[in-house]
Amino acid sequence: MKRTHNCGALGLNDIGNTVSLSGWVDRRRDLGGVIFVDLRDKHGKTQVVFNPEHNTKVHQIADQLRNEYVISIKGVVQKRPEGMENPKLKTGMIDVRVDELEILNESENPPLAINDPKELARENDELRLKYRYLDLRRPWIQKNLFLKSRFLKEVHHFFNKNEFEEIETPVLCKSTPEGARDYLVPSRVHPGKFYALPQSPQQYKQLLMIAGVDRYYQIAKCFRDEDLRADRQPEFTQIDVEMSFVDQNAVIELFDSFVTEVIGKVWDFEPPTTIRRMPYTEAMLKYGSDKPDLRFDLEIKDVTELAGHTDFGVFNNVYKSGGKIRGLAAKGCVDFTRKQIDELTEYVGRYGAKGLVWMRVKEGGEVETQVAKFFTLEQLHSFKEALEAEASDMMFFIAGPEKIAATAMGQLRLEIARIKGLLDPKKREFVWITEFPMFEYSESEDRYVSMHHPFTSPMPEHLEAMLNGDLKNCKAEAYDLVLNGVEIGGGSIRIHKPEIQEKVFRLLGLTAEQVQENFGFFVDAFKYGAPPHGGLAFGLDRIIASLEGQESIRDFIAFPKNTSASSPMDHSPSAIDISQLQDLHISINAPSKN
RNA sequence: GGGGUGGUGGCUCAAUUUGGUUAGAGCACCGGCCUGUCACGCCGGAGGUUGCGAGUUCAAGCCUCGUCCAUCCCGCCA
Repeated sequence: MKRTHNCGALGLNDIGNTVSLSGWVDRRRDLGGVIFVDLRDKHGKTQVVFNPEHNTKVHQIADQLRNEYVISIKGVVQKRPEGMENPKLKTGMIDVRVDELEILNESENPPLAINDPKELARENDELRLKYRYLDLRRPWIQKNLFLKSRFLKEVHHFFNKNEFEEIETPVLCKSTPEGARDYLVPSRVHPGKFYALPQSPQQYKQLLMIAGVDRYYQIAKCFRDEDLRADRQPEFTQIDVEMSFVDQNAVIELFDSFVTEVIGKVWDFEPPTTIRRMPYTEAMLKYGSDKPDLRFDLEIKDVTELAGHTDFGVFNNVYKSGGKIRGLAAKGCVDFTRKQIDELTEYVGRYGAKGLVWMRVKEGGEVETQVAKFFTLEQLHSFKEALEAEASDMMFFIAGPEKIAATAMGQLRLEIARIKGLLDPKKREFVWITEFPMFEYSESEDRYVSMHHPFTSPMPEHLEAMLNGDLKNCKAEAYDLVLNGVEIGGGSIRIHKPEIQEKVFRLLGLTAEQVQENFGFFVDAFKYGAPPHGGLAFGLDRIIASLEGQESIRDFIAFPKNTSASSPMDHSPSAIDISQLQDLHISINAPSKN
């Protein structure tokens, strides 16, 4: 029985036609006589009808049908009787009176309720991942995967149009010490040696620029062996891009048009033709984050000078030790209960804040706070002015080292927005964050490390200072694209002068020998005429999840791993045969469990 | 590595302030009835080592300790 239509296709125009459909039994409704079956495939559902008066034999076979049986039917499209239409179904004006039925395959009672009528029905993640092939039958999750497919088609179209070449880079690479932990692949041919899976194709794409490719892109799988989150998988996909003879402005402008032409098209909305840009310092000050959510205001203010010169010990101690005091006026939050404030205090504590100072702005404008005795009326009033707080607002303050004061306040800002329902899922606020610090100090390694990566170019105006060893204030020509508080992409202009690259390695504490050993081929390549170049990479899964208003990227990946980087379905990773290990010259020295 | 939450029939959950008969419900499943339903309806049935292991107690799904797993977060993720 060859199918003539899919399960989402039939309508009033097909009435009277003989058709053949194939699909899964979504649900069977047996009324004793007539049996209705909702037949489901990728495209939708169609109701098919088995009437004993019309065809006794077929009706008897239909009696055996159960959820998730795979069947083919042949029958005649008929208009549903008056009042029996189902407006919830695209095909709800018609149904198919079945003349022939073939059961292609039976199904055991499925462990997941694939036909659960609740939108976005989901069991716990472990079960869903174990039976992922069933989970993926659900229309809502198929929608996610097909959306990604459609998006990628537009992505390819965009890069083709703009004269980019799609070039593959190796998955078996050289391990390098900078950055995330590598996934390693042992070499059979070279005992004791390992490949690394790429954290990104960074060095290869730069080498392609040196090779004269001019414009490169790739839908690239990347691997990082770090602890996972809802928005982090051990393997993930980047839209990886690199361009020659460009400056930062050229890259950003091209990807402004990428947002307009590709993202705006697939998601059917009109992004601004020019996406706003915000320096890193401003983002950290006003929003306490390098990926600010700009769907709402709640701007953070610096009150270090004001608060530092009060008699309040918490404030002036922080002030004396060089910390910062940041404040925020939570609009309309004057009625937060003590319990809510305690919860918020605990919440900011996760981000290192030692405490949370609050002040209520009452109806008449007077300020009410538990710590009133430490301040003069004038000081309380000036806090109100500084935060632009009005009656019915709650003022919050966090004091501490700059990074903690900023990020804890940034998180508080987000949490208040969640409580007040300010995170409009329909809004899409893009922003480029620019002028990132070139270096940041790593406590664990007791040295400066690259904030982006070691190939990032300093801003031209900071080059001189950097060469003189001023790492703290050196800014990089790096940029991140942020959407609704999610970093969806990032990149930089790269260093193309070998002597500057050498110097950066040196500033990062790498010796000439270490550079030679780890990056020798890369550094060498720059000696033979490297063009100025730069690029960026988008996190494919994050873009889509974010545009769909989801925080977890798992529902956008066909076969994701769980939080311990394993797959309940195929049980990877798994132990392997001893002979395989012997081939690889590896012996296991694992800590014993249980 | 650390913290929060959770683990009870196939699934989603409940189990009385503070431990007390035979651990319940909905969905799914099986049987019966039902000829226009669409989350069909009605009647009946089966299905449980309450993650695992100790402990406290006359008595533990509930309290304590340990452990495993899941999930969210911090660290980490150039």
